Amino acid sequence: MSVVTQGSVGSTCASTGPAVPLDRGAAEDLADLLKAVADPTRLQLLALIAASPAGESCVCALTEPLGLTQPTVSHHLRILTRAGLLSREQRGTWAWYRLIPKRFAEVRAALPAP
Amino acid sequence: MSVVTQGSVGSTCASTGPAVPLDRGAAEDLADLLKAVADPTRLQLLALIAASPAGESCVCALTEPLGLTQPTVSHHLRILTRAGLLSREQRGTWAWYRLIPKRFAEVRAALPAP
DNA sequence: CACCTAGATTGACAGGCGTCGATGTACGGA
DNA sequence: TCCGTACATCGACGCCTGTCAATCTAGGTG
Repeated sequence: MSVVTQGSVGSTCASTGPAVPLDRGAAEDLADLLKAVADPTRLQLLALIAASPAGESCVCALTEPLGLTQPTVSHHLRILTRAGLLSREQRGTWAWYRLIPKRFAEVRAALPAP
Repeated sequence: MSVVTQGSVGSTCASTGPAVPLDRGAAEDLADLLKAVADPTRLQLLALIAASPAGESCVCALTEPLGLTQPTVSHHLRILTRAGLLSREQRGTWAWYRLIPKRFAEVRAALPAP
């Protein structure tokens, strides 16, 4: 833990030292969450679902507006669901997705706020 | 443009239609901004700078705590600066970086908020 | 039962991105 | 003026990811 490799030069620009306020694990977790949102297609998907009449949408309503194939849309929905941003409910043949507002609040809260 | 391949089944799950509330261009711009933050190393960099005594930090204070080479840190700082999240001021030999709070507020405001 | 449809899964491919070593540039001190 | 240092840039390599075509699974309907 002890860091001796600092030298003894007086003009080392007076830094803070190697205390990292955000450890690697937490940074990676937060980055994974942000990565889920940091994609144009997924942002459009979220906007589409959020703008749906009952706040929910099935996959068949999402493929056509984005001009993407169904597997691609399914792939993005899985990523968003895995990130805890979407909930999935199978109702009959269709799968209905809706946003999880609490999770988005977490994202906003996790960003650096000086 | 005319889509005939829909069949005439009455139970098409009653979708919203192809009106995309977030157009591709805006989605890509927002995604680029979020991508800049969606990286563990850059999150740690932001945390380090935010936690610095005067709210600013030079590069030499950032390479060692993260265990990365100087070119890599410089690369990440350039991405964050290009995204408008960091400001750069050359003071003598050293370059000082600091957060731009307004930009982070923009990020928070751009996220889906149901 | 057989068939159709909604959606998930798989495999493959191209492009983007994080990281490093090597080199370039500019500022300050002897 | 020459040298050392702080930082940026370049080129290369490996991994991750967005996309598609093809296939699989399961629920509804005749």
